[in-house]
Amino acid sequence: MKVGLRDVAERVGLSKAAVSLYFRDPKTSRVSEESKGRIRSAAEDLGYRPHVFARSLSARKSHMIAILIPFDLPYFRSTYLNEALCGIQSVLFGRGYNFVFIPSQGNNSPAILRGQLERSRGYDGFIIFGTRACTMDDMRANVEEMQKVGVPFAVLNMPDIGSPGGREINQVVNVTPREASAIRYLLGQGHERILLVGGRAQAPDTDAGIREYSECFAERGLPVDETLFRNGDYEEMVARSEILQVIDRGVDFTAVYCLTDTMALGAYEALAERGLAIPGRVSVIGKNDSFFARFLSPPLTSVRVPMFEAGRIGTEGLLRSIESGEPPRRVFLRNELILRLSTAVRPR
Amino acid sequence: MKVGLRDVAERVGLSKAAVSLYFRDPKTSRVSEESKGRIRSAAEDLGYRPHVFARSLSARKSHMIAILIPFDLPYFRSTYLNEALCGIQSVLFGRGYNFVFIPSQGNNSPAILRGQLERSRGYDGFIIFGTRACTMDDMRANVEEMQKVGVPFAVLNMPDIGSPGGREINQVVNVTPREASAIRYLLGQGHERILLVGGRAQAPDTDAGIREYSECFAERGLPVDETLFRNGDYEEMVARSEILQVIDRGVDFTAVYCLTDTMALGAYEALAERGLAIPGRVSVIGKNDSFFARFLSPPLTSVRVPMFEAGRIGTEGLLRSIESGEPPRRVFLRNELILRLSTAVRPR
DNA sequence: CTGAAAGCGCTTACAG
DNA sequence: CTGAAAGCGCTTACAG
Repeated sequence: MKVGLRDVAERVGLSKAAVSLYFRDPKTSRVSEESKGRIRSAAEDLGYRPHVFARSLSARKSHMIAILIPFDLPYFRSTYLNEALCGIQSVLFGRGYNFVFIPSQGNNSPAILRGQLERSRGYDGFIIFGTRACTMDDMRANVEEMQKVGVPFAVLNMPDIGSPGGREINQVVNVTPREASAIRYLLGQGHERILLVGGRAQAPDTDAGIREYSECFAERGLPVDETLFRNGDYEEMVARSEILQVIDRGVDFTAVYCLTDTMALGAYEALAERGLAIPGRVSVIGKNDSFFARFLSPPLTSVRVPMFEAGRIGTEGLLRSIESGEPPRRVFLRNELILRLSTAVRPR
Repeated sequence: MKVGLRDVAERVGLSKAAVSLYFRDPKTSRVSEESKGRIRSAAEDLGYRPHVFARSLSARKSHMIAILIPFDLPYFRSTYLNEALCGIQSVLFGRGYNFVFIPSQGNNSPAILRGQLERSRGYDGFIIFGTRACTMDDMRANVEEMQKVGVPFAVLNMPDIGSPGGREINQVVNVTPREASAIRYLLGQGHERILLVGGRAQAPDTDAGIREYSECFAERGLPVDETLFRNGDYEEMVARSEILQVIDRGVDFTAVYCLTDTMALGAYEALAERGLAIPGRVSVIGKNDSFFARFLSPPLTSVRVPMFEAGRIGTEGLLRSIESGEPPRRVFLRNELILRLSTAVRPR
């Protein structure tokens, strides 16, 4: 039933080595053309399929990359991840690599990662993907764990983690240049009371949003009112109720910047429920430039984060480290502000 | 540098077998508690990580499921696939299985699948996912290929493929019951001129749409006007221009049923461009009940296809086949019509 | 251009 | 409760 290399070799009267050579590279010159033909048809007849793991084990090369997502939820709903995966897939498949997802169980990110790493010796490399459940400390711990194990890896969807222990890592960092800053844009439109809807307290993206906010306000010499910082837990419904609360308490604001488009959806709902027109009364900006942003009414202005490119570039760096042993490098990718109709100059 | 089972065994002065036993099941009673403690700390000290492929090879069990998508494009943009993956992930991770994606190259679906199968001996099972690029014949060929190789597999996102060669297969089929039929609903609202926007000619979902259409019309004794069948190639822009053409030729219709929500987006645009109000002048129904359906204006009525459940159930069937050798089975899952504001009774 | 042999790092009967 | 040995199905020097 199970047919192996040996069976093919016996059938054609050659050594296993010859048959192996042929399957590793059918164009090899180390096997005569005549033998090749006989191997081919014998393999066909017998229904021979090389065993992936046997090959990986003896070749010490698996052509498999493990994607590590230390997050215990259905993560294929994340548009960030899916775009990145498209980029990852495009380079991996083009170069004959598989990719695999390792179980993530529990709720402690570094612990999940450690579990994943323990069950993954043999993969050629790793891609770790930052998640909303990670604090900056978690992420740093995760990266240090990877360094300790000493496997090639690349880091996506995390804030700049620098070079822990003085060792550079393969990382793609998404940065917001001046001209892509939602806050700076809103200030330029005359808004000064801007509601910031972050994800989760301590989450790196939330912190980065607060930092951007504070810097832009400082530049203009404007004071920051921290009562305008709210967290929407990345959920439409949470963002909605937070914003409703702000409105109902009589807090004054003329613009909202939500750190995901999903939360911007919540803003649309809350504002509609209280009869506040977008952008007539309140301007709204989202982040991620999701597929649906342009179909909302009004179409949503959003900060585009190029995750496809991040996936592609991170994977290319990883393969370089694996195949040519090149040193890891950090790449910065610029976000972009996509202007649509949800923003206007501040109403007087 | 590379530390193996042997190193741990030597360090603690036990046999490899004892250490292996411990790692396979730390609760085993075949190793004394005292030995366990020493193994644990030696492994920790040495940084031992079991080798996945060595284990898989000798245990003849990999705990890996390969997802086969014979489609050569960035498929993580498909909401169908992503929902199914969430379902697949939920059961696989819960039971300690990894899942892996195999390169798909070329444009001929059965050929891609054959290539994927050739490079995948060793996986415990397979999930094949139907794609828009497959005709019904392709899909049947794919399934027969799987049967020929004789590996456990499950089929998702394909029309009912029956039991080829009289052998039942693990398949989850999404069916549209009477009460979920968009066409029947529109007829009930008085519409008789209904534009059907399919995906690609010959594609199974397009054929199924036409079949549903014809059956519903036949039931009412109404004639079918095939000039109302158009294909939008699953693309918003293609759907849009097809619908613009229909309008500009003066063809009369009061409703549109698009076989994906994305194409319904195109319908929204085309109708807006020609000043035809939804649903005042034309009713629109989409399919898939995508995330964004309820944020359109008007919110889109859509046929929900429960892909998460399909992924979950298909994977459970696959694991049953693998682990308890139970016979494959076909499961039917009912679509559901989610009514929103894009439909109304036919205008007079 | 080809073959015999060792080895990749584990697990699995089997014997004790 | 534990050990010695064979084997999973390949690849890789090495020798010819």
